[in-house]
Amino acid sequence: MCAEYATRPREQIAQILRSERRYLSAAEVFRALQRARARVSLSTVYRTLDRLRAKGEASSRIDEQGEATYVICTTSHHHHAICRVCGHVEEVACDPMERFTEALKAYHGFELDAHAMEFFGRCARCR
Amino acid sequence: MCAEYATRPREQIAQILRSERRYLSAAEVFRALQRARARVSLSTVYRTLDRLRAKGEASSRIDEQGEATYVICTTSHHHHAICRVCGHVEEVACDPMERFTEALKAYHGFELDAHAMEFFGRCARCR
DNA sequence: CATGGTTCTGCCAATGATTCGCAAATTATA
DNA sequence: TATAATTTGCGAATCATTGGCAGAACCATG
Ligand SMILES: [Zn+2]
Ligand SMILES: [Zn+2]
Ligand SMILES: [Zn+2]
Ligand SMILES: [Zn+2]
Repeated sequence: MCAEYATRPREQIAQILRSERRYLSAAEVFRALQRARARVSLSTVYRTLDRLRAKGEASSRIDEQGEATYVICTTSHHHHAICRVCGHVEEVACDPMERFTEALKAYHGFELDAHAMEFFGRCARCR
Repeated sequence: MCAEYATRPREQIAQILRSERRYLSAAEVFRALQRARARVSLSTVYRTLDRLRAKGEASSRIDEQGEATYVICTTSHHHHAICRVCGHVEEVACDPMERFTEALKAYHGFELDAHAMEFFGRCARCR
């Protein structure tokens, strides 16, 4: 039990996420699938996106309208810079965080075990 | 037109947010109101919380279950450290960000105009 | 390439937080 | 108190997301 099948729908969904390097909602992925003549149900899109996130292959965020959106990740621990113009997502390394860790412990008595960061602005192409 | 009324429900809602220094959902605020024998509808709770956020007096985040939660803010630009045990929220100043700003511009060509950060761990009392 | 057990998918109904519409209540002002 | 503007409460509507389940797809084995 607990095996893992490589199926057509999953490959088609991953394909779309890989080609678009920006946060996509389930509905957007679904529309892209239809445009590509791929017959995949919305349920499967939801399930597959969540599965990718659980496996750490995708990252998710809630957009301004409260919808869950997903983007493929490559490196392990990092953060995202999101272009306000084109939506392009850049993976950002996380070096200067030790400063925060120290400051939080020294000043607030707070012991850090995780953090989340998002950056917004304009990417190189959109400037 | 466009005046602003100080009403009982609004004061009661703000009261609850001020006393609990952690992220509360609309439903939690509503239950707290009932416990305090305050007769305020859930709709008003939703409207008031969103209004506080719009005025910058509260900050909101989506919790693990996808629900919107709110906490009162005092200082202007800052971030939140959230205790995993008691939910206590600590406001954290934002000094080391210039490093990220520089790195993003130099390395990724990305021009920053905003960022969001969240820290998780255990507060001083819960350690 | 047939079989059989497991895993996935599609369909469609249910869920549940949030929003909307509107009449009645509240607030501010005079 | 009278008046106009704003807010509230209620219930219905919205809409992304989840759940249940029967059938299809997958894959190892003989
Ligand atoms: Zn861009
Ligand atoms: Zn980091
Ligand atoms: Zn704590
Ligand atoms: Zn900051």
